[in-house]
Amino acid sequence: MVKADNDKLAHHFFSCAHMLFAHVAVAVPLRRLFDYKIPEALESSLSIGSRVEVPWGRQKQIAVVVNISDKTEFSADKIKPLSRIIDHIPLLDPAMVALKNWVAQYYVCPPGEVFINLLPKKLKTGEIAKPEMETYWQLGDESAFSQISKRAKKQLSLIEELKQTAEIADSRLKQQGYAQALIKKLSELGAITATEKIPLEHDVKAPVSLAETPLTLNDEQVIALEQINQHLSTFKPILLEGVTGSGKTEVYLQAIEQVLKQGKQVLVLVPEIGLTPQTLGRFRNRFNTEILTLHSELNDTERHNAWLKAKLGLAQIIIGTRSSVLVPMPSLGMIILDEEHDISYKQQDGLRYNARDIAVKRAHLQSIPVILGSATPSLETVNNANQNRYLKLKLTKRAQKTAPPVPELLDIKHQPMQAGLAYGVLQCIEQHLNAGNQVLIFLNRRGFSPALICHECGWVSECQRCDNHYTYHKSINQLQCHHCGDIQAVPMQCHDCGSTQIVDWGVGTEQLESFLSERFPEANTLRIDRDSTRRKGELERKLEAINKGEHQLLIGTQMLAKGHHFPNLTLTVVMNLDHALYSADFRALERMMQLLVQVSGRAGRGEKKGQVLLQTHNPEHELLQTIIKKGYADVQNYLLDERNAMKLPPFQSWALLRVEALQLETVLAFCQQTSNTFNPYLQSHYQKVVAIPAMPAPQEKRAGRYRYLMVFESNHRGHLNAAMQHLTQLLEAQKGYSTVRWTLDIDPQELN
DNA sequence: AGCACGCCGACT
DNA sequence: GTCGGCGTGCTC
Repeated sequence: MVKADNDKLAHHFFSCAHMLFAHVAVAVPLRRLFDYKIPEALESSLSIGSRVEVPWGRQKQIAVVVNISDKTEFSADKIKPLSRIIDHIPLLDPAMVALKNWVAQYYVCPPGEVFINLLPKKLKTGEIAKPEMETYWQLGDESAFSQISKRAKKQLSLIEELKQTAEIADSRLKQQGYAQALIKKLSELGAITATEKIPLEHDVKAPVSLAETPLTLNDEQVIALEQINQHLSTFKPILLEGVTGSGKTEVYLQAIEQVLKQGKQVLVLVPEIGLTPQTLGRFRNRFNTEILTLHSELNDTERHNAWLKAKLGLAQIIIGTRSSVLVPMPSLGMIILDEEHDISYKQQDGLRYNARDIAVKRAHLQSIPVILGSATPSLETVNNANQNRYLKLKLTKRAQKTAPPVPELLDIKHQPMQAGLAYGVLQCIEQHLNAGNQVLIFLNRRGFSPALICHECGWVSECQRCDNHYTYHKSINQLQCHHCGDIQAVPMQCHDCGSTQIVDWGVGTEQLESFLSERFPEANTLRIDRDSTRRKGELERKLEAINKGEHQLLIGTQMLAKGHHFPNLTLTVVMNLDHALYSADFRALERMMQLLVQVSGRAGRGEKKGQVLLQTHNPEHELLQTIIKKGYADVQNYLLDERNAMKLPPFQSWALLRVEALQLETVLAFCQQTSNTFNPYLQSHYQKVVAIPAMPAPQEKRAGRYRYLMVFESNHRGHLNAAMQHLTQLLEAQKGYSTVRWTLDIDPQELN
């Protein structure tokens, strides 16, 4: 007993005068760092933020050094020396290490998840941190030119070209039709010589120059830009609330110009769908600078190169989606996050981070401004602005002369309906089409019909793994479960009574398309949803076809709501608005209102006046009345009051524990045991944190697994975080539940 | 996450 | 007898 105590004492705080330890993050799902001895010979060449290779059991792992100290709490006889240093120049600068540490802490996730798994694949596997080089050819020795035959026209023309432009990339020469053999020949003669360089479009050291004259700003834009310019070297989150067409992008561009003039970099974050060629074009047309894009369509090599160029400061502007918020940039001067309310900023699997919140933290750590732009800001951000944590700047004037249309509520109670559309709506569609305009119809249900039902007994075809209706897809003549993707043949007979009278129930986009193309054959109806627009680049092609006027009638899910500009569109119809009014998700109303504002912005952006029709059974609903009579600002206040009264986010912080297993009993037992041990702990340590009893997920059974939710809420972020740190420790130690999967979601966006 | 160890059922 | 199923434990 005495010996054990002595051992414990000796090991607990092991420290040695000339011994340094690296505290590293390893790509394993363990919520802690691992300590390694730094061999004395490597001490001087190891820095925080570098990758190292470490022994790991009987194998090796790539790790990132998060900290270096002369202390370790691990027992001296078990500690191993690290094998080798991979980066002699740190991969992550101190600001990035600090940010990633914060992310791991805030989201209560394993450090390896943030420090290793969020790196581009090639860096994860230990590849050297150097972007791909490209061969550039220059003129070589003049004396060699005479050796080129006068008849070798191709060779001579290459030499001529090089005399004009000094150097040309190897790939470009090949594009211009110069053969590999020809280049090799000239190189062997010494007439041309090669250098290896990182390919860049622009000279990154050159002072900023504009490729076009900035637009003239209106008075609101001038005020906004002045305000932004006043906060160029301090931490200041700025909410730029601008209606569609009010010129947010121009404000961004002129703010960016100021930052670039200081010799700093700018990070622009856009929603998943927002990185269109048009958006990119506005940036490229404005600045003669290196602009990098980072998005999901890049392959491993492209992402590796882009990440490293950003890290090396070889691009002044980085435009990217969610994951770009954790890309290192050595001289970051401003972050712009466009469409800040967009839910695609929240990662919905794995590490469930919110890029908007990380962006604000990053700006804080680096003392730079962050601009959150939106026509329909999230209630979280509006609340922050109301509390004066964020500076609010408003753009209310549209560049266009035409005012945005006021949505009209169309009461469909007792109305005759065809394919989910009221008679009056069909008439209206006809008028707009006859006038030569485009019409857009929103329906958030893909497939032909949401269910097949037995006309005799009411039996509905349900997915066994999800307890959910199959959606009928007529085009492929199959049933598909929209929760697990399972596909089934269409039943010939009712499962229960044997009747052959199986009919479809409800309307999906596919059915709507089939109905409308029959009803309006001239309109060349186009459907845009996940089924019709699967392949990459297909959405862009379709959007182009729409603007070329190839289609007059458009049917779309949410996919079509965002940021697209259709000058000829004059009528927008929203079909099943009522779903949001009865949704179990408290954010459904906020999202629907944001959709309505965006949709209204869609119609009539050209010269023509627009019209927006909302089909509803509840035209008297207070919120619907508010949005049409007063606008989004009043809706914000209405919703904020409601959230405050009901103690919901943003007035309470939430953490959501999702628990799932193949057996319902296992899930229930796990939740029960968690409450039994954790709730008393909350009682004694964190009374400000409230545990809501476990509840089944809205989709209780999904893909064969039973799912339960446990919500923890608090008006004190710090306490909630500390409690969740404890909860994960407790869950990791909870024995006997190897079949249970659990995930912790901080600030959940969806309760499912 | 991997990987090894270990303890039970059906096979050449 | 042993091949292999996956439950459990461990990684500085």
